[in-house]
Amino acid sequence: MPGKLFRGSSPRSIDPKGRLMLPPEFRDVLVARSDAGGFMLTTYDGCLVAYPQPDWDSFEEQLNRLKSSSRLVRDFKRLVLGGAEEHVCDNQGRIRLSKSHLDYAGIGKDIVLVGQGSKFEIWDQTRFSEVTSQNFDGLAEELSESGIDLPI
Amino acid sequence: MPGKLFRGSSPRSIDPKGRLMLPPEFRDVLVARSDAGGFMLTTYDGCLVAYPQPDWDSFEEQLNRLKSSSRLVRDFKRLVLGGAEEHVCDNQGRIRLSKSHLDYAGIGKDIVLVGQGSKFEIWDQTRFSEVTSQNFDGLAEELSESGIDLPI
DNA sequence: AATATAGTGGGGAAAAGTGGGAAAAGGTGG
DNA sequence: CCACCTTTTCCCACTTTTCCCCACTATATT
Repeated sequence: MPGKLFRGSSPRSIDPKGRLMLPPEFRDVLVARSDAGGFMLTTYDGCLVAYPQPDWDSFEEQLNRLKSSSRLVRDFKRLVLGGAEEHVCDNQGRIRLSKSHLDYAGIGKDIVLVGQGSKFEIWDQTRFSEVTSQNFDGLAEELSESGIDLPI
Repeated sequence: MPGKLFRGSSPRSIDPKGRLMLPPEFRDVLVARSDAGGFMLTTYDGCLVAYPQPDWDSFEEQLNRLKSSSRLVRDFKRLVLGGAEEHVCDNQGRIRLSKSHLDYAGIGKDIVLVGQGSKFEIWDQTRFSEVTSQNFDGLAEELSESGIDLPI
């Protein structure tokens, strides 16, 4: 599916008028994947997750196909669908995060944009460094028991 | 099925006269789905659930088709049918929640309106953050066992 | 040095949001 | 059954925020 992918992270900050500029690399990927360059931003794992429009559409369709008979599924949809907002950059490549997004992601002023292949994420800087400073030995071990040996 | 969907959440509050303003995006979806913009609001999962008139009508029809032979079905109808109230926004896009709705949803002053595709929900802020701060890893795993791999 | 691209700042129109006055409706007590 | 009081509704006017665009500075590239 994918040609261009979101990769790498860029530290950013929110300007006095509340605007956040996306790195040009990400903007390029966005226009490559959906020609208008629009994307959806939703909430998960304490950060904001951005999907180019076409990817979001199929994701949403999957969500709507899920049977809503269990409370857990309904709550999951509340988080993901309820967190979804459409975004388009202005002429300078900036967006404005909503109050509830800032809130959910605990975003103060310093931000990291993190490429994740077909999507990217927006993190509060402090939260992100907590995530990345974890010890992953447990996982590596678990994987190696399933015969997966990562070249780390 | 339809084009415009309810998405995203907006934090709101009830004004001194007891009025709650719907976000413009939601109002747009309402008029798109039912041209008068009227909707039904009922009670479930500890929140208020809003259905555009046409969606409600077919929902209600399904409910009425249910055999009322079990107590559980009757109680369910008591909750859902008994909790249903019709609403129309005023010129500024505001509605007034009834005492029993405020009560059922445990609504104090701070509220979140949550888009859920073809419907939206009204939550007390505190209750809603409990919902969204859950850990959904169990669900993700369960889904992936049924062959559904969400792009989260 | 010149040109293109990245990044910053801000003005101003339009939309969103707030508050309140006054009419209508509904409820209560005599 | 009527008069009075309270609550609700409807609409107008004001304030605040958001959005869209333009202009400027800085950085990089050839």
